[in-house]
Amino acid sequence: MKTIILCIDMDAFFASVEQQANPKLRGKPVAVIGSGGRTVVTTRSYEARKFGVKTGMNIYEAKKLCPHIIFVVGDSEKYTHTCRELSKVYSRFTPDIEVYSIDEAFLDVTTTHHLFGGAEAIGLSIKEEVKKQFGINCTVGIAPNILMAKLASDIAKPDGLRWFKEEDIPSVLKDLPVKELWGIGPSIERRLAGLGIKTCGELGSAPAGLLRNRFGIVGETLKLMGQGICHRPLIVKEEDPKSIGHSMTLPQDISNRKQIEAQILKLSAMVGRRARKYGFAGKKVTLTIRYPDFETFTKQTTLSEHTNITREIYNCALGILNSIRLRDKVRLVGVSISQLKRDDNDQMALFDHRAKEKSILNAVDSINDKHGEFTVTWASYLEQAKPPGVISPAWRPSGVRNVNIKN
DNA sequence: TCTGGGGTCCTAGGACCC
DNA sequence: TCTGGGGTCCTAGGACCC
Repeated sequence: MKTIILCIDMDAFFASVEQQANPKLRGKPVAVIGSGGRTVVTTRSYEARKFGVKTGMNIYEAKKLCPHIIFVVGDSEKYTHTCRELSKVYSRFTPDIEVYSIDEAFLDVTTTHHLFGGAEAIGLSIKEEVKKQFGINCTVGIAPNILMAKLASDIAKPDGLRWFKEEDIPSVLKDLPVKELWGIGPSIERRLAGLGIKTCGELGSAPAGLLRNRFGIVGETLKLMGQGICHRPLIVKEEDPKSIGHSMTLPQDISNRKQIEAQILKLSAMVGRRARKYGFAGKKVTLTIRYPDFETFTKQTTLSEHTNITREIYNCALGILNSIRLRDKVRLVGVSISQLKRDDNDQMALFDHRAKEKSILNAVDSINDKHGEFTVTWASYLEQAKPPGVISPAWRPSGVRNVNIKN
């Protein structure tokens, strides 16, 4: 049986949801941003794209390109809710669904498409239902594998549907720039160009030995990608995470040690809380520091035991901070845990509220011991510990990758 | 007025062991 | 007097994605 994969990709998802929720935004250039001062454009409406506004731009750049742009601070609740509802629509057509990100899903309809009049009919039904139920457009790509389904939806955007059948693929790829493929970014594009390879067609017919030589094991995958071949299966069941972390760009660059430590405590509390909530504990703690010039470094320490206790994460991260000499002010601080283990029996998951208070108190205690009176203000600082103001499209609607703690 | 935050995977190089 | 060699594990950084 020939595999048939659908890639369903929302068009300008966050911006579309906002335009739907607020009619005054419809037909206007809208950019969804985070709540902090140093935020960037997360998603922009198609009206804003016409002006060259791009994801990742800071608000001043965006404003310069499009003076009448409307900035909307993102609301993760809205998007995760819509995402969950979208999954319900998909599940009418197949049980084999990979929710790849908050605005994108893969559906394997190999064994079910005949029940609905074919894959294209499913795609059209989904588009119609999404429009009817949520008022937003999506694009559907259909192909024999995920790589090509994704490409089909990229090419058909916005509000499109495109089906690449097996026999169409060589002509689709022949003159397509390699960077259009999912997985080929600027660096690989540059290195391929150095070999005289610019199109997928050239990549697919490049000597295997050459690619293996330059890219190692990845070289073989690259060649297959150039031919439109992809063996990655759908990940239907959510897999356990490999790491849990938070980071934050500070409102201003700081050099004050106590302020840096306060940030580390706040982030440790958020990480510990999310780990406890979903029943994970980590053995490795990583501290990330970014300087104003954007140089970023990470340093990690392995603990003797797994933990999800705020105080232990904090102490470990602090130990790392104390082992380095900061050469400049600090722009961003990040804390994450990895080498995770399931911790299903962790009672703290059941008593998260108490555990949170306890761990915060413990952490505050340890700070108190160390630094004395300043810490009184830190407690209130922690009270407001909340998810970062920026909405990440990589969030998932449920499970540990839903960073929206209230859910 | 500069440049977010959540992840995963791969690799180079050093430590260590036999 | 002249630097074995293979394996594994760990760390830090980079590439890529949404």
